[in-house]
Amino acid sequence: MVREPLTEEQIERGRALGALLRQARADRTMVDVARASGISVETLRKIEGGRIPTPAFFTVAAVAATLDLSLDALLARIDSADAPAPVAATLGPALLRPRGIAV
Amino acid sequence: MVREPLTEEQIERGRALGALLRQARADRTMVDVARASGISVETLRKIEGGRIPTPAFFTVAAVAATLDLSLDALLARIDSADAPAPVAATLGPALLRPRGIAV
DNA sequence: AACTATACCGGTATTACTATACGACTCCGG
DNA sequence: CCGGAGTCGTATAGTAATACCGGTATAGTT
Repeated sequence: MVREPLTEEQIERGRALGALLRQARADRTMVDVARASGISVETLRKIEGGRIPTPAFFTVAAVAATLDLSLDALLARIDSADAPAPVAATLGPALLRPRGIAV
Repeated sequence: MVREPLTEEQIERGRALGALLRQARADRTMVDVARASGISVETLRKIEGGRIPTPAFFTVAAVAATLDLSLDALLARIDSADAPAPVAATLGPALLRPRGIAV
């Protein structure tokens, strides 16, 4: 097999991501959010419904930006089970992960 | 056409993302980072080289976590061409807390 | 009631792309 | 010489993103 099918864990992770985006959309329409994010309504609907377990990075980023969400906060919520804070890196301070994560 | 080919902009965006990840890896080996991120070396190399313009969300997230990077900061740097960081955003929080634990 | 418009859901179909493995090649430090 | 790291090309199963069709439900209109 060249590429392994997604594990149940990854699928569940996708469902969690979709649920968070759905919740953040609140009472805005799918059409509105999809247009503002530059993606099709079909794609947004599939992501929210968890039918796309591992969407593209910039797709998620666009939706998150439209909904005013932090990607770091989204991730923290998704794997809130095990998320040990790693040691800081040696790059610029701007690229370091924020310590206090809040949505 | 069912799905439009990627635009030159999207490709350039992918190159920018890869360059940032490459820079953040510094002197760590690809093998090390790839293993720590749970992806193959081939994939990491392609992402760093910008040959995967729109990688999966969780793939980028895993690498960023390994390198101790903030996804929000990554995005901000990628779109820094036409979206410079707002003054208010960089001024307020920066005064309140040290951005990272510099090593 | 019947018609219209909007929004959400489900399935199907199709192209573009990701993630991976394999092999060969270069470079560099022991 | 040899082993590890990185590069490059080829190949392929699996997935993402999109469009289209129909169906349901709700709300406004005539």
